[in-house]
Amino acid sequence: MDKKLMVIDGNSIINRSFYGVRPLTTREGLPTNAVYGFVTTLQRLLEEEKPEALCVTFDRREPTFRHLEYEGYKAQRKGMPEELAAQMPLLKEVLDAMDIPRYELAGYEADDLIGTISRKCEAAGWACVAVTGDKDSLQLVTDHTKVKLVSTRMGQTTTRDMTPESFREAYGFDPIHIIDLKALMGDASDNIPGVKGVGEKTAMALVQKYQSIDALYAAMPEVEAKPAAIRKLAEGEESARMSYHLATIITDVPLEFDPAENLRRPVKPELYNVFLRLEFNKLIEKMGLKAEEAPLAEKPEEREFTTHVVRVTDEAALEEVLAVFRKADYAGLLALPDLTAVVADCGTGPDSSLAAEFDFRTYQGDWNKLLAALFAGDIKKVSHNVKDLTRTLLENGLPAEGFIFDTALAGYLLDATAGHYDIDRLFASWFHEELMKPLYLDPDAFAPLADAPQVWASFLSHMSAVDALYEAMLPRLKETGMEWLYCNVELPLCRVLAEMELAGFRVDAGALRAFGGTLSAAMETLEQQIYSYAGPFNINSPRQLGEVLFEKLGMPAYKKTKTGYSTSAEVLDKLRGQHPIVGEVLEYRQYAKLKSTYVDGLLKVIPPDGRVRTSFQMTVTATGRLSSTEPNLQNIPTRTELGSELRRMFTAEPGKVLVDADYSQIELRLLAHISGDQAMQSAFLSGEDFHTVTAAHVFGVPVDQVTQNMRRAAKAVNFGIVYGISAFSLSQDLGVTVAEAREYMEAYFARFPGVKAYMDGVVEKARADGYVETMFRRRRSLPEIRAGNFNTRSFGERVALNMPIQGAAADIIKLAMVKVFDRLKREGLEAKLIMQVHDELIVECPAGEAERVKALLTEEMEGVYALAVPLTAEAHSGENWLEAK
DNA sequence: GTAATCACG
DNA sequence: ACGTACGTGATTACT
Repeated sequence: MDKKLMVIDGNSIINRSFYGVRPLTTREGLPTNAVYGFVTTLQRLLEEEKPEALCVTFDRREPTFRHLEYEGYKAQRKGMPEELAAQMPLLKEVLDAMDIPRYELAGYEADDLIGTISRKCEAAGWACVAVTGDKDSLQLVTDHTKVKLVSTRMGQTTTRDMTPESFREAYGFDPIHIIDLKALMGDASDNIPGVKGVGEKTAMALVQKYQSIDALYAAMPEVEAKPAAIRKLAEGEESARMSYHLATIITDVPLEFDPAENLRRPVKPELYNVFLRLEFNKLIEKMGLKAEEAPLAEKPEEREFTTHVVRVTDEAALEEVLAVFRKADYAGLLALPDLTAVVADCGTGPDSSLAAEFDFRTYQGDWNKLLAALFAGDIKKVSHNVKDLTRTLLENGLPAEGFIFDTALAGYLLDATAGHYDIDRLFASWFHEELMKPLYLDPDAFAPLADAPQVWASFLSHMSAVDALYEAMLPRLKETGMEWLYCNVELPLCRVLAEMELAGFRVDAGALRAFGGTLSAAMETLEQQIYSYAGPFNINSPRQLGEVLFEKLGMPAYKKTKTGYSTSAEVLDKLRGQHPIVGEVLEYRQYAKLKSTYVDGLLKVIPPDGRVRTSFQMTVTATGRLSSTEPNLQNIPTRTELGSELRRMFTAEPGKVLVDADYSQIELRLLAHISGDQAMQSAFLSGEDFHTVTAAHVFGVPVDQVTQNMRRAAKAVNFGIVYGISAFSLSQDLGVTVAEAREYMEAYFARFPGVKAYMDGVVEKARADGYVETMFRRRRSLPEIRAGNFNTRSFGERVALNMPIQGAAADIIKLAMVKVFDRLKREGLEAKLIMQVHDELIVECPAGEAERVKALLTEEMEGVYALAVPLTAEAHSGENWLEAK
């Protein structure tokens, strides 16, 4: 077997990656998706081909000989988008760090270099694999050179190997004659004219018959083709010959090339730093890259800085370090989740600091007293994940005061779409340096025999990382205008949420079990009924269900998914009339969902005290909302009667009641406020039902003549506006034609011109800034809005329209939560905030407090921020969630 | 681990 | 012409 060299068309592959990979940027907004796609593609190719040698070619920007000879050449091609152009130097840097040779030559295109390289390989007795997305290169295919054609469809990259055999099979002639094909049919993308009037079909037939244009023209005029085609061929001979020349890849470029000099080499250590800068953390892990071990002496600005580390083992030592921490501007602090070990540090001078280690196992004094002192308000603490720490402290009856900063929370505000906010990832992303592994989080790390210095070292290093992040993040919060939100909303909310989680929500396990029994019985009956039509199968498997419905029973499949038929409720609903099985499956599905997710799911998490405790996630959503997990209490059914029965099982303690207060149409009110649209604002001020007033405006009738259908349409448009509307989706939602949907939208915009202006303005601003923000300046970065891909860009535009509204609603209710929490405490009420569901708050209180709490909730929620329209909240009380709503 | 489905705002 | 609502989490099936 010959040795093999793989040559990659750099421009072609990075182009495909750019359009095929979702937009990725570093935390600072540097686009990286194309480079990322290139590297992953490269890895796959190497895996597939295992070549002995490897190189990459690039186009140079200077005009090539083809431009000089023919000025129309590639005139159609637009310059590359800025986001892609910015990634070219990054890719070259990556290739250099991977020690992969790259070739570019002024005046020649990547194709020509590949052609030349393939021929030189052949001459040296090597096999060659050319990787490109450009079909022109197929002319290079020989017994020793194969072309790997890369294509990207729906984000999936597929490759197709073209050898002389597979080429002949696909085209019916030899690879070299692809030039003749191009000469006849031309190529719009390269602006090769070809023969006017001859298209793909005619050209294919001619080349299959005559192989070359020489042979074709030699046979003229007795050519087997329609008379019109023969005339066009005769007229176009000159153009065909020129096109042939343009389409021919040069295989003798003046390039020194020896395949043996392109043997694969190990990556250079720099690759780690390059990837770190590009935030390719997954790749670093996958490729097992490690930080360079630079000699200490060479480290720049190595300042004398001394950290005095003490292990605090008795009360005297504790008092000493506490005194230092109390005087400091702030103390960095990290605690284990079970509070059995803590580290804290603070500056003690310009070049010195004190770091203290506290270990439950070796501390001689009262451990709880130590914790109480550390978490008292007189030590200003900077930590990571304050809400969780607060919950743990309160769980143990300890104070949780004096938290002035949370690096996880700040990391989230500064980049809400990053997804992960672990200390090590934040540190890598902010400082491009790797941190020690968090050995201290290993459950056995602090077992008596495992008190390894390395464990403490990692603990301390993460603590100083928190300090460094704090120093870097605080100024960024100020610059971005998010300091207010951070200090008045997010940080205080940690305490509120910790107490809510701790309080929990009482769930009636007995009633839940009984409900589950009813569901099981109903499911069994339905199951038998369903099997009677189709025989037994797993109804829960969309695949098996699809087979039964669409194959066995022959129903029409309206919609497909990536893997087969869609059996979603939306599809099944359309099939209802066709067969009784459809309705039964839908009913079964409803029961199965209620049983597995809610009945069984909740029973699993009810502790002996009967109170379910959710976790609120503060750093998950891109818009600023909270989310709820383990269990998710923000998606307890309400829309169907059967489902809402579950809410009956969420109860107050005996003698207490639930007070439920929710904002009425907060998102639309925010739209009216933010857009400043006068008509929309007066619609809210009129006191009439908002959707009805909207309908009256849009359809031009008095309010009392609005029909149910008109109201329904208006409501759908209102919702659509908030989500970033399109006529298509609106038509789907309403079941009308796209044209009708468009008319509704036009009428809407004509009546609410301020809304239209706002929508245009927010998209334009987002494009200019690369991010969107709420009126409270919560920010979401939005690289998608500058994407070249239509779908991606459209998504960005919809997000630009939605986030400032959904996000502002989130800001408002969060602020209300802080105010409600403080006021309940201040007024000495026993009432406790226990739940938030985006526009709804639930308080549990003694029955006697109910009226006061209702008034308090309404007042705080409505008065939290003055909008141009009233912000209204309604409160109800009851023994359980269903009654209180 | 991903895809499909469906629960919520 | 492109293919569509925005934001979440849990369960199940299946690779």
